[in-house]
Amino acid sequence: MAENIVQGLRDKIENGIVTGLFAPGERLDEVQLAKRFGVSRTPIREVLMQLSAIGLIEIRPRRGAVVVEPGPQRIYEMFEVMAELEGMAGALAARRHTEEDRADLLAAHDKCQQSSNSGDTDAYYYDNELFHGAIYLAGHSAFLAEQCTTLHRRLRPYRRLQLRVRNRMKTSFSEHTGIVEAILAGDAEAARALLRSHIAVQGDRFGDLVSTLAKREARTA
Amino acid sequence: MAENIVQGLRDKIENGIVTGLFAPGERLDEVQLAKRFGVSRTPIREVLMQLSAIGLIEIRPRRGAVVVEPGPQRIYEMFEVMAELEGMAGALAARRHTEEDRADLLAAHDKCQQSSNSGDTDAYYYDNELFHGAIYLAGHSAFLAEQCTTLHRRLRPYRRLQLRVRNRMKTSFSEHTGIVEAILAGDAEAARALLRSHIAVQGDRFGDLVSTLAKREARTA
DNA sequence: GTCAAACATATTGTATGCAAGAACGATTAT
DNA sequence: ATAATCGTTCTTGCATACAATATGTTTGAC
Repeated sequence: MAENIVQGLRDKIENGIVTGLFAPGERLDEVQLAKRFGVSRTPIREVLMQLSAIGLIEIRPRRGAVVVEPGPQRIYEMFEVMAELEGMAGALAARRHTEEDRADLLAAHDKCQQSSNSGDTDAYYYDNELFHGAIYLAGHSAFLAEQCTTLHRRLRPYRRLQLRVRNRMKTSFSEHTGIVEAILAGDAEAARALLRSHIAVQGDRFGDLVSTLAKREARTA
Repeated sequence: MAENIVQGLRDKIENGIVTGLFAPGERLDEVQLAKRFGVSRTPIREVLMQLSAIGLIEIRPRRGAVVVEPGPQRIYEMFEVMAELEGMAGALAARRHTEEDRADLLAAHDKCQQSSNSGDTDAYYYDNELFHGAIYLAGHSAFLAEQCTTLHRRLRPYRRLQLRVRNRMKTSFSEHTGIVEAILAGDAEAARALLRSHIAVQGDRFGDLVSTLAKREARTA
């Protein structure tokens, strides 16, 4: 075999959960997954253990693994924490960014502008991830970057839904511009505040999120 | 068999790492651990996978698992993030605490006062954990509470070292008093700022931490 | 007719066995 | 004598087999 079956499986299953291939609430049968991926139950079990440790699935003793369905309350809380962490990354980036970081950040921002103009939400979603990644790097805190990336992954499906909301992509991009300015100007607190409100699910946006969730719920039911 | 060997093993090994029974850098041999705990390699492997997912150990393909040694840089970063999350919890607690939370927080604070006066750093460490736990609860964000608790656990050995520094326990307790006042007064930003500087490893304290780490390093070498 | 208990089946949890790769040592050649 | 290469051994990685429990169905009794 190659080298690390488990690593590959982990990414596949995790992506399957995050993209909705495995719906929330769905029971993950070990032998089914094993057959599906052409491996034995052992690596499957190890992957499930890892995902359980991250909190993506829940393993009830003797009763199997199910994809957790984070209710609106919990999703809101996750965005809340994410907003704070991103704000922190922005503040650090404003204080610590180097010339190289500056160039990378501007390049990522340019890419966002292009995909935003093209109207391709999927492309924008990808470039948006790169943009935020550039901010993490500019913050020069490897640990913070890891935490942010992990949370970003877990929130991926919901962030994707948000972009579909009317005009959200344009608004998002214009917010980016302010964030870049604050970071490059070295204004830590401005960068923090702007990133916080960029991420946070406030006011109307929470209603949008919940209703979109409800729709998706109805579709899978 | 009982019910969940893996859960028990996970706690034991995790605690072993956190308390230093398994030293950083040490190689964790599967068969040795299996013999030690009287089980087969399978549950041991699953535990190691979980710990690897949390980041407590590192599994290098075909080369076994080693306890990760987070360098001073990384430990500093972890405290930095922790400070921000705790600050956030404090701000939320200031805004959202109920009458019940108020009572719990004051009770936890009282216990800290007692153990602080007794001079027992271990007792204070425990009560301190309860105190911070009460703040998480008062913040009414289950997700944030989980994140904080996880980080708290990972930083446990270093926090313990800090308390041994001269007068740190008294200083810590007096800081608690200010935090409690800010939270109960509903002053979110004050609570945030106080908790941030309560946790953060700033100025002299970073030097203290590094030198204490170096000493421990020399002892295990 | 309905409810409860017992048995059967399916699925999880643990152990063991087999294969492949990495580390360490020995032997040989320069 | 030293270094390099080949081989052996130890350990990880995956698969399969066995044991234990939970769930569902069927049958019997009230």
